Amino acid sequence: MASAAGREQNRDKNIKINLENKELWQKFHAIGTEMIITKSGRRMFPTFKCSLEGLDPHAKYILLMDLVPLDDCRYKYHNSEWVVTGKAEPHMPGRLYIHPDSPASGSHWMKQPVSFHKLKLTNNNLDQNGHIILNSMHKYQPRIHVVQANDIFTMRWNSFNTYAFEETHFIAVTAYQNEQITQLKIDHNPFAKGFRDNGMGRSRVDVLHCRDHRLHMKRPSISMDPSDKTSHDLSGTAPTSK
Amino acid sequence: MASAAGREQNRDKNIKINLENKELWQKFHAIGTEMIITKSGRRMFPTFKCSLEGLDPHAKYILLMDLVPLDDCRYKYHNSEWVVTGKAEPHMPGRLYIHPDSPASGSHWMKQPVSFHKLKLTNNNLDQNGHIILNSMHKYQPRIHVVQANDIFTMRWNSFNTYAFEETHFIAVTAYQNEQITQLKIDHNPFAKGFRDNGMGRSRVDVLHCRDHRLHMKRPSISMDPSDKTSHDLSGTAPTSK
DNA sequence: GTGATTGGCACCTAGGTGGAAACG
DNA sequence: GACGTTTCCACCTAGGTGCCAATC
Repeated sequence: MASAAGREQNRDKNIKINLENKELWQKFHAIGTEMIITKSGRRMFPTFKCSLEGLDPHAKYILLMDLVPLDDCRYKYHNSEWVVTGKAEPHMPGRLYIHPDSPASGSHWMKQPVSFHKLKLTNNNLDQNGHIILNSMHKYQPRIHVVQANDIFTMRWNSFNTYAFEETHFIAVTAYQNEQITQLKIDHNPFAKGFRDNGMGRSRVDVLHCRDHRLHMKRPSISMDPSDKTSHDLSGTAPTSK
Repeated sequence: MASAAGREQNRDKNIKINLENKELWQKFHAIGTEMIITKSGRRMFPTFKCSLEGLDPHAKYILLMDLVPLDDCRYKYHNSEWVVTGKAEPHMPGRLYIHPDSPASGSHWMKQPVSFHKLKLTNNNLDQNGHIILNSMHKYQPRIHVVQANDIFTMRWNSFNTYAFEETHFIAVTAYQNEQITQLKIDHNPFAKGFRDNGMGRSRVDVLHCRDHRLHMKRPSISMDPSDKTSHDLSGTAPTSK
């Protein structure tokens, strides 16, 4: 059941919302979730996924997500711990991410879990791509809004049904601070598979140790050209580690 | 302007439609366009792209595409020519491909060309993926429908505005018959770049001539294992062509 | 035997990862 | 200096190509 933040008044008492990948979120939450933000925009991991019940199957709904500051502090990772370093930077006007299926019928939203994997976070205050703008080293709480409306223009603010799951809050960073968070991301995000230690000692780190620092490993093309130096580059000795 | 098929009565005389990539379509049309159909579904190339004018910017429209049999014949490619071999197979009930932006406002559809690149063709009569089912070796004419409606359920058949561009018709095939069509696809479809002759004599065909027929060219991984046989496989002599 | 179809594959496009070094 | 940010890159996922051999 939804561990929804209590301060939101839910207009439609019939709607039930459930965080799908709660276990994964809780693994991160127990350590202190961090989300990378970049100029060009970065996805969240874990992805926010939820299932819905109690919508009117024939009515139309728009689903949105936003990120609200969790407190008024700026943080810093010091001695393996997050500590407050001062007052928060001014929060940019909070953008709304509209789920791309919107608008859709209640039956559409209920027939399978809804994923917000395409949502992207940025630290670029001038972003033109519609990504959600955050301040680095600040805490944020994701919220989902379920709004019965035929289109964006007829949405009424007083018809928002807003939910938040406490275990999804995070600190925005430009580089991971806590190594345990990095490792959880590598272990569970399929796009980071290249950084997994595969157990046979052939980890990416081993490869990097064998690289000259200026060696650019292009995929070797099939070459009959004797001047092709691809294989020579691979035989280089390991550089002295700095 | 639209060389629309004459037999469709257009309810809304204000709507103007233009085939965007007409030159490319005409290159194929001059030779005899073929489209591959597969069990899992294959995209069309060229992609059907059009620009629209004369819609009500504030009204909602649904855009659809379907493929209708061009005649009642089954064809065969014989002596570098398409010839009729008999009567057509029964046509499956024609599925409609709904453009994924639907429903959207007139201004949305008009602000940039509309692409149907995600439409897929299949020869699987039992297809469950919503792809358009065609018979191989039959001729088809793509048609686009512009329908003012708020959603799929309130669409009225008498409000369809249907257009067809003669140069987009094609023969469905399971393997290309005309070599010139294959070459045009390779030259213009970015996903087929691997088959282009890059001008330096290093074409994919050269590589294939150097392959033993059972050689599976994995991307060489960085291997310190002396038993790795990747490079040996490449030194095989050219097989006698069958 | 002939002709059409299928499945596997190398080779692409397109784009999401964290690492490392450079930058501020 | 210390620390936060940026950029580039190898390495992935995901999936669209025509070719080829096998199959029907």
